Formats: sequence, C-alpha cells, structure tokens
Amino acid sequence: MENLVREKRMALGMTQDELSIRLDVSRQTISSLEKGRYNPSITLAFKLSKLFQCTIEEIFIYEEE
Amino acid sequence: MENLVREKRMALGMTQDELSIRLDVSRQTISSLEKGRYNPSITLAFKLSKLFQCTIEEIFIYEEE
DNA sequence: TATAAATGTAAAGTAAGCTTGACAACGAAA
DNA sequence: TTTCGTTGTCAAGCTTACTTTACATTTATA
Repeated sequence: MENLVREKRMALGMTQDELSIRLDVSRQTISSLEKGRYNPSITLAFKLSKLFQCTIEEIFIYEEE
Repeated sequence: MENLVREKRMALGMTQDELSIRLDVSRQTISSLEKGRYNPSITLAFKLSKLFQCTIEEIFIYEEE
C-alpha cells in the first residue's frame, strides 16, 4: 500500500527518529513504512493521522487487489 | 478500539458469514471484530470502508491512550 | 416445541507488524 | 578528508491479526 508518510513528515520538518519517538514506535518502523516494506497497523495509522492532522485516507492509498 | 461494524453490517441486512465471504476473511474474524476482541489490519479496515461506503474514521473510533 | 440459522468462543497454528541491536551508506558541514 | 546526522537494511525474536476446526449458545421460524 502506497503512503505519503515521508512527504507529511518532511512537511513538518521532522526526522524519522523524531517521528518515531512522537509515535512511540521504533525508527526502523518509520523507515520501513516509508519504503513501503509493510502496511501499518490501524493503530499506527490513526496515530499518524492525528499527528499529521489529516485522515487515514489522505496518508494511505488503498488499491483493492 | 470501538467500531460500528455490527451496525453497518445489519444496515445492509448481511450476516457475519456473508460479510466475511465478501471481505475474504473468516467468519470468526468478523465476530471477534464486532466484539472488540482485537483491532483490524489497515487492509481489512479499508475493505470494510469500501463495502460500507464510508471512511475508516466513520467505522472505527480511535481513542488515544 | 423442535429444528435450523446465526452467533460466540476456545485451542492451536500461521502470517505479518513491530522491536532491539547492529552496521553500512550517504550527505552536509567542519 | 574527517566527522556527524540521517537513513537503509539485516537478523532474530516477540506480539498480534487472522485461520481452521470444532462445539456450544442464542435467535428465528416451521
């Protein structure tokens, strides 16, 4: 699933490390997420949407298979 | 995390079994979801939102801890 | 009431999200 | 060029979403 985590993060001028601390996940989780290595849990998706002040749908692009 | 899966499903007049087949998950997954036994993956949340024709935020109520 | 349809749930296993630790690679700045 | 901040990624392990099987309980209907 594609996502705009990197774009949203950089728009806030944050590093992966800072973002991971704010969201209480590991830096590797953010790195892998941005690289599209896996999909986030719905909990992490909600945390991101709160921090980025947008909807989950505005961060994650779901393409049905 | 609270959710309105049961309400949305019944509004469509579907059984758990019918819903599970349409979403390609097991009936137990739907039952457990409705009972709040666990949170869905973001993929399942998107599938539900497409079928129910609403946003993920309209189905799942996230309360930050 | 009897019978079937729908739902709840337990146990055991698989798959995927996420962690920790570690190290390499890259870019910017001293 | 050296150093540092940032990011990529691997391996091993833990946790949780989800499956299969199976059976019990509730709800609806003949």
